[in-house]
Amino acid sequence: MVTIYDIAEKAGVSAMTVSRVINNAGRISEKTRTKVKRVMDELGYVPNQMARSLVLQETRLLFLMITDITNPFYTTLARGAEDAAKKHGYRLLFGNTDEDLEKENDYIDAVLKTRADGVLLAPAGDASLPHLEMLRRHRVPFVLLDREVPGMDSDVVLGDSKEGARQLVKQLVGGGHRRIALINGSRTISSARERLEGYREALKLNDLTYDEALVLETSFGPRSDLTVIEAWLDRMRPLPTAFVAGNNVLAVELMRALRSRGLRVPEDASLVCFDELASYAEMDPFLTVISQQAYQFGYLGMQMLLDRIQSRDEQAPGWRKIVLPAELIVRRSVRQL
Amino acid sequence: MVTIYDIAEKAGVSAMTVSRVINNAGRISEKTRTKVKRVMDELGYVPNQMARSLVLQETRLLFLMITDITNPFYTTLARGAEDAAKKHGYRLLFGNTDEDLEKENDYIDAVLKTRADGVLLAPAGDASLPHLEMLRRHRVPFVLLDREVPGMDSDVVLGDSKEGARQLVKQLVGGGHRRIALINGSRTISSARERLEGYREALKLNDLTYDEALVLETSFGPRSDLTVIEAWLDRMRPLPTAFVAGNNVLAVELMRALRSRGLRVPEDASLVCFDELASYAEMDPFLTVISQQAYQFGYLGMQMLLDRIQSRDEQAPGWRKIVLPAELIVRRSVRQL
DNA sequence: CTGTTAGCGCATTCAT
DNA sequence: ATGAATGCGCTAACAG
Repeated sequence: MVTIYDIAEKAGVSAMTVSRVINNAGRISEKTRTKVKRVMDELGYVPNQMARSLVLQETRLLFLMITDITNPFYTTLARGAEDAAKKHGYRLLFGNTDEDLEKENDYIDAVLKTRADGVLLAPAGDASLPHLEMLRRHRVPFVLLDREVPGMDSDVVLGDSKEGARQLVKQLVGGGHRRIALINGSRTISSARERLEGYREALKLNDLTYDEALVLETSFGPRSDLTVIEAWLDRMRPLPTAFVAGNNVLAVELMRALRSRGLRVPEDASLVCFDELASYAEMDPFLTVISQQAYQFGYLGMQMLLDRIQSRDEQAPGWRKIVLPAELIVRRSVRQL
Repeated sequence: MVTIYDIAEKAGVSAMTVSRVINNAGRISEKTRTKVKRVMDELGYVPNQMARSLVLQETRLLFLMITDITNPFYTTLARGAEDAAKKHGYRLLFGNTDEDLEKENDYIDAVLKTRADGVLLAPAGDASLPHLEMLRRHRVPFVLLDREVPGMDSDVVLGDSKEGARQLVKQLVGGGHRRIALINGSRTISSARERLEGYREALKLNDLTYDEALVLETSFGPRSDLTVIEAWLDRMRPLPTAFVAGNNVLAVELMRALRSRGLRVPEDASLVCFDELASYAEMDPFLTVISQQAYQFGYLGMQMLLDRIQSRDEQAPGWRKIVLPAELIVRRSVRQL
């Protein structure tokens, strides 16, 4: 491996001079600078980031943990985060937790060992608290995305889940629907709770009674069991005329289940949900959705994180909470009754 | 920051003993071992990976570069790679190049600086050659995925693109189609070339003449311009009865363009393509496709890479080339004429 | 079974 | 404008 000492020797200077050339630090004569640079090219020198990090006590490495790499909401978010990181000269390490606390734990461990400068994460759920405490304890700045964790104050970027749920229900009610079901993620996840809350509020606001039988709590992730949804459908008599899905994955799963029962959307049942589907499904977009600004989640979250990193030693400003507005996009998946 | 010296002092042993406990190396009395471990817990010690890597000359960090993070083919591939890496105790850094040589170059740079132990990459194109030479020069083992690069021998995992294209054309011909168009990625990408080749061969085999006007060369990426496709459609008179798309993104773009012209699939035009669409589009899968084993691309590629890393100093075995078979899945997007 | 010495590659003092 | 000494946190090699 080529080191600054190799360069130094061949260029007839000291290692320190080489280091200065690399970092554009201190005053160096133009002559030696060009000479050193030429030797670096000749030898194909690449600075050793580890050695550098070891002495500088910073890695310029950030970590992004998402809960489902196949969900376009999160990949779009990842793009935003990456763009913002790159703009500031940081690199980004991705991790996919699948909403699995053990996997999340592994990644937290990796973060600490790697001495990443900061972490951006969508926590698996409320039970992620010890992981966050771990980060806090080791003074690793982090920003939460999409989900809060009770008991832990921090910077966070959220969507307006409650308002989104209200709007979805309102849209359905506007279409004449009065029997409206909800399929949702686990209540151990703040966004799922908020969505349930918004759903209930909107029902009340429209003089509709909340019926537990019309609510299914399952998983936001791609592993949710189709038979569970089918059984739920079969339990409800009569079938609701409309459904709210807590996210895009659940919307798709529900459509599959409906199809397996010979039911079409929107002819036999109306459906609205949170988040856009994959762009590939958008050849002919027909689901009415609350569209969240996925890219902004990542971009703004990353900016907050970088702010936090750069002011690490200064007195910390208060925790910031960004709530991105919910935008309703009306398409064709709601039938007018 | 807590170091092994802090542990050592508090536990009344030497730093070396602490190191041994951490790595389960050498013989240590059970008494000191438990004592050291307790102190480590108390102080919340986490090993410094950088210091470790610096002396061990290995990072146990691998890098995966893909060309489109929003393409489910690549995210599925990424899952496979991640699973295989994790199984062997390696961590994986993702990079998204968008088929952009500059971005690819930045990532190559990052790989070298970080001293990643190895790289798995879908190259942006033939022009990625200098990047690969860079890796080779610095003895960073790498495995190519999905695409070869002329002039560079290496391990590689490919799909059988030529055979896939043949099968798609054959399927169309079997449906009575004789005027078959191809929309494809850039010819600077090996898989695009292979697909074009297979398309031409299949035409010849069926006594159909190759017509340049029926072939559009654009980009596999998400940035391809819709107007280019629309112009192409408008140029072709009469319109082909069937289309082959070089990948899933192009299939979607083409469908959009067809729709903008009031044309439906398969009623007005048949369409087949490489790669499945996003799972979310698969609620009602209707495209006839060559389904590639995306997960296997990543998993097998990673295994080859790890093999290569582990035998780095031994005499290198010859380069290995895995060609994954093309599987035709017939659905409803081809109309029988 | 445990400790000492040395060095991984680099940048921050302080000299000159 | 440049160089020498020192240490970041850790482990390999050797000594005991």
